[in-house]
Amino acid sequence: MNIQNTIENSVKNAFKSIYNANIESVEFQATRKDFEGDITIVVFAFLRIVKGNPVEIGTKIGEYLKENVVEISDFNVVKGFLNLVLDDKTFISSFNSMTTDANFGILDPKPNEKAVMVEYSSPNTNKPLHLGHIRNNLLGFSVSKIIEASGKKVYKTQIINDRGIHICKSMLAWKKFGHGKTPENTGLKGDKLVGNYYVKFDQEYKKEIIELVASGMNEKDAKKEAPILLEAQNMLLKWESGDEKVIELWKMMNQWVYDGFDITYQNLGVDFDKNYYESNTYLLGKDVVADGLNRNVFFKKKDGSVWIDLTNEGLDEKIVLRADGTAVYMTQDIGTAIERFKDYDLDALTYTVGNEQDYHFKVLFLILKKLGFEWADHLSHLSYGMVDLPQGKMKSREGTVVDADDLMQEMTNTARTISQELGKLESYSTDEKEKLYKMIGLGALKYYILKVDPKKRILFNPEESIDFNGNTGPFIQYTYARIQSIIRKANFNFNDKIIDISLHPKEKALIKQLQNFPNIINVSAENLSPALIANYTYELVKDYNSFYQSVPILGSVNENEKIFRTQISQKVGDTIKLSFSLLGIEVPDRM
RNA sequence: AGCCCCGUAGUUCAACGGAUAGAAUAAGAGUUUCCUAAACUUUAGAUCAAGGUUCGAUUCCUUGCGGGGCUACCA
Repeated sequence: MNIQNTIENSVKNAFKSIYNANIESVEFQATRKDFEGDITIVVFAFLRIVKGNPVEIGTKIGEYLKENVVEISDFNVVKGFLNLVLDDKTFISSFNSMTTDANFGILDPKPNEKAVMVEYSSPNTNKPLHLGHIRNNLLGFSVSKIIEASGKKVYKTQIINDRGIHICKSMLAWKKFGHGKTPENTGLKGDKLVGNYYVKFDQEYKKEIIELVASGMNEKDAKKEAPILLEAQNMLLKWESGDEKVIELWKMMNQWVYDGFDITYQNLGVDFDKNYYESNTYLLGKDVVADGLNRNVFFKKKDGSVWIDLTNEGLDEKIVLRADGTAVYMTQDIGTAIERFKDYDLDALTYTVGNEQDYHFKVLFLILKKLGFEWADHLSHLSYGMVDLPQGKMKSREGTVVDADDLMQEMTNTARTISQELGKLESYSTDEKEKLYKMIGLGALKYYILKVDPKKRILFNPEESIDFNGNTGPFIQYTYARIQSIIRKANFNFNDKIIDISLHPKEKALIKQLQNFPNIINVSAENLSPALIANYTYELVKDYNSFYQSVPILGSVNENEKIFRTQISQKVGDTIKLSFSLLGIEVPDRM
């Protein structure tokens, strides 16, 4: 039983014996730094049950606890807050039990429980990944890790949007203007090459519209009648009818993109357990829609299109099948969800998709529920804010995007520059150095994005580079490296458990932080928020740096103190490494 | 028009309904005979507005203002 439970029971007993009252629960919080104490009980909450002056009640409870709970050495009451001071021994034994578990805070997945699936990334295969995708990937990957650490089996997945008119646009532009260019003969990354033709298509399309308008057509018609667009639509028809040449081109160009994505994913450090392809799943939902139509979940309009009426739920009518019988986005998402629950023994499925699709997912979940799938209640949308530039939204077609590969490269370059100025790595080989620059650069990028509450939109100004000082990834990596340096230099056995020692306030603060780690993992898993892990790690590191600065570790005169402080350092290092691994960030031994 | 998210120091981010709203950065002042100064210490600086609920509101409710998004037979 942990201390908090012990105290809670004692508080209940206290109320029984002093006021003859039953308390259901006790509200705890960490004592604020400005007050003396380690754990605080909020007395206000009891006023509903026991009338009286909160200070008086707090004092009485405090006296009772001091008397009856050995771990409590003192208390004080401020307003309605009862601050309890815990015995050093309590902290020391708590610390000692933490150190016996190298993965303290991380739970192993329970094999007999159902798994959780997390979808993220889900790119279109007609253009390269950009900063928006980076946020998506980092969030999805990190959330997968966090859920896993909270004790669940996790499958990472994506749906690849590999078909549709947008794909045909880049295919057509390549056919018309590509002159046989390939990633091999140009040295361009495949996704970049294909993306260029997507942009090219748009330029040509716009040119044609202007020409048509000049020749007297109104703009609305021109947008529909532009020859290059008609040609692309024709290509889509051919694709759907299985035209060999079109399919061949489609396969070739998609493969270029996949090869390009693989490199980006690898650099970013994310991966997937299973890919779903829209080209395989886009027809799946249609059967379900037909079935739902029979059961009157859906209704058919005169023109043959199929809809669902969600006006009773405060939403609108939503189309689920086109008049010509082809699938829409929603149709395919219905099918894919069902497929996933067939493929795996899932308890829950989370979609990592930007908040512009909040409405779509609300509707999707509602439809699945109306179709009678019990698991529909276990679907969630990890909705995150867009990454915007100072001039507004990123638009691939207009070339106003921050490219994922370029950004990662820039971050690495900045890390290299800073590191070379500091010049601490003489003994490293060029390879080791480059690996480290990448680790630091990506650490800065990932932390910068993940520390922000997913719901909030990020405004990214390319002019102002991402920081490497202050509340940043490198700051935390640096602390880790310093700790490793201490451990390398600790040429004595520091494995013995220290029991009898009086704690420095900074040591106590660190142990308190460390104790919190398992709880933080649970809370961030529940809230699907890596930001909580990031902020926790930052707090821990702040406390450690303060400790490092104000007390000697290896230089301690007292042998027990030296051992204990080294152990604390090691544990903090382990925790940094674990929590950063949940963010997908690596930590260096030196920097 | 309706619906959804967001409004906190100059800027970027924190704060289960709890105490004197924390950090970082930029600005000012310090700390290297000592374990990595990408660090530490320190000074100044903020809850969009008005009501309401509460012992207590940045947090919940209402209204207004400001920013973004969605309301496509695009995905």
